[in-house]
Amino acid sequence: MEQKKFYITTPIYYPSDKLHIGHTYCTVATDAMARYKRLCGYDVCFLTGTDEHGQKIETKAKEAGVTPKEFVDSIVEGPRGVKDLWKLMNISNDRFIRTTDDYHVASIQKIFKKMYENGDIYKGAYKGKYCTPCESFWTESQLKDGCCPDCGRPVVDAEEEAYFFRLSKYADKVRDLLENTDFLQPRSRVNEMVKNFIDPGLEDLCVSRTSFTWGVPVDFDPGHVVYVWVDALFNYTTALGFLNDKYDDYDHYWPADYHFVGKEIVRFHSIIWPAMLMSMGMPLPKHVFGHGWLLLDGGKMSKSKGNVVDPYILAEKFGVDALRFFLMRTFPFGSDGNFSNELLIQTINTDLANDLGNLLSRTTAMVGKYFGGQLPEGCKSWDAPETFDTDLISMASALRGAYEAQMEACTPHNALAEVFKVIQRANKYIDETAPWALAKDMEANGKRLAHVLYNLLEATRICGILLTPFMPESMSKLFVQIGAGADIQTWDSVAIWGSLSETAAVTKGENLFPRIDMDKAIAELEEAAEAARKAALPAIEVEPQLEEKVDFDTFCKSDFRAVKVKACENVKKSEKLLKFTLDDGTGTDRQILSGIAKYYKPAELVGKTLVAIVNLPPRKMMGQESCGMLISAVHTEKGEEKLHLLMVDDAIPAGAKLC
RNA sequence: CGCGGAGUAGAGCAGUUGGUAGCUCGUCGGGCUCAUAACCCGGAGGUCGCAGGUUCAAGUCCUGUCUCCGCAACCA
Repeated sequence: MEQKKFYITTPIYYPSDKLHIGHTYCTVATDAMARYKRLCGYDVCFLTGTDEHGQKIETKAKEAGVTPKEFVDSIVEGPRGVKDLWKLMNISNDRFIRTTDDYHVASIQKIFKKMYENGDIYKGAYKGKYCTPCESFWTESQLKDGCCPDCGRPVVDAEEEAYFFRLSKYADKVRDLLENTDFLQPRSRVNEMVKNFIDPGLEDLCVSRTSFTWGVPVDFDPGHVVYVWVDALFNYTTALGFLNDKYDDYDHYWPADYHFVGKEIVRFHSIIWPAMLMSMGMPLPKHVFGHGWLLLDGGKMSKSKGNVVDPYILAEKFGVDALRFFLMRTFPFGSDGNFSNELLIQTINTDLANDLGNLLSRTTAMVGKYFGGQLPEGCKSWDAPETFDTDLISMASALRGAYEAQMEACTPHNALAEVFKVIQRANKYIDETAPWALAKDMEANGKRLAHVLYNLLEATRICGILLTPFMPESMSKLFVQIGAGADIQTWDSVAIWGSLSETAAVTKGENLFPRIDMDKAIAELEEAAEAARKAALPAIEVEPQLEEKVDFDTFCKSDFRAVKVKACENVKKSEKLLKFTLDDGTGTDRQILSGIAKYYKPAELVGKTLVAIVNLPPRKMMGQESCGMLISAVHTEKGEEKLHLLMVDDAIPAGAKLC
């Protein structure tokens, strides 16, 4: 019998910046689904990648002084880049596509040409508002107060030659697809799409640009590059080898079973994507699932708010599996969820440490303590089961069905809830059976005790298998501890109570999920966030130059002099001030206080030749008089102000005037 | 203006096709000691934003209304 196939994708992410917890959420969800399907025995292809073209990347690269390719290379392949992140998160993708890959570019050109040749792409005029200095087009709605949103200058009506896709032609078919099939999930997104975009009437889509060059060139019309969504969406097929020789799986895996996407790009996947596939005469993907967003403090995560959550920090601190689990367990997959570190830690402590980790810990400890790590033969069966025995066994036996129903409905959070019901039931079972009481008379109760512990191991095994898609690393450690080999970690074995060998070798290992000290962890995270914020600040900042002019006479009134440091000391009770005794050439010592104690030690300044303005009115600081001001160069480094005293050639005599 | 989402115990959230309102944390009390000061049981605490309507029965459907959030063309 031929193996059933399952093709699932994440969006291809836009590498204009480092990825954050939101991207991680989507990819982890896809990974969990892919692993689940593999567990079920499907022939799975799991694709992720990066969407590397477009104006924004072109601009960013320019700012960074590198080529666009170099720019995306560093974010995709570089340290702590996209690929590193998925490696860290234990993502099991079979392929990784970059839209700058040669085979993809060549395929896109063929696809574009094909749609052009069948008449669904035609040449027309793109009308819009044009900002001449910025050389960019804007739509009416993008304008800010009727002016260019970038530079604020007025725009003019203009049009440029462009290619259009006959999206309008497919409006009815797409509407039918959305309204009368389960193509788009969850169902609530259908209304949104239809009411917002199809009801008002679908306009043809502009699918080429001439305002930038970082894209797939239209090969039959130089100067035009393919619109990014045409380029991006077809990745799902080019990565299988559609119109290229790189791969040969298009016929095998296409159409996709699921595209998992964030809700903001549902429109592209549920309207434009099917329309283009229809145009190409290709089969449509079976489902698009638009998941929700992770919100922070009820609002969107964004760089401008400075509140993006770094998955690296969380994974390194709490463990990859704990983070993966938290994301999938806590938030209903289709809707938005409020992310917080407190919630993360609480979930880890409650579910993973207290319930699952502790269950494993107490079970394996008892098998070790009472039976030396191996239960006796015959422990599987028991003649007179109590209600709680059958209760636990029937719950665990029925778990696969409940879990499968939830996974198939794309509600992984509920699937996990089902598993944890059994884990909680198992913990309760320990109370009900009180193994420690049985252990007091091994002769009388040893057999019963062995049976109880066997039941616990079995329940743990079943839960462990079903948790594998979410926490692969941790569960393989769990299997080692309960002595479950590969043959009884299978999907089939989940449904068969009693698969575990009666005499399996049980070992109490390290705690799988250590409890986390909430207060301590939160404090550390805040510290790390602070450090990250600082690191993100510009390396060097200097004050902008003054616009206002100063006339020459006013300037000349400032009396700058070279001065020599005769003595220098800290001012008592002051963190900032240093007291200078200076030779200003007059023969009388001059005293100046300067707020630079953070940057210099008094001793290193003695003998230096500095610059001071000497005709400022004297001023008292910390009870001491300061006659003038020493001149420093000031700049900001990583958000921190830095001062450097102006030191000049020691050959300059004290009192020399600067002009 | 338009469209979408949300308003449920002190906090954070679940509630699929309408049928006795649940979970986590916190709180109060009890049990247990195998275990990661974890586990188990019980109590207190909710007029499910507000007002109407349909129904034997509504958090769940319909109408109106208030408040908050998001989207409006490349931020998962």
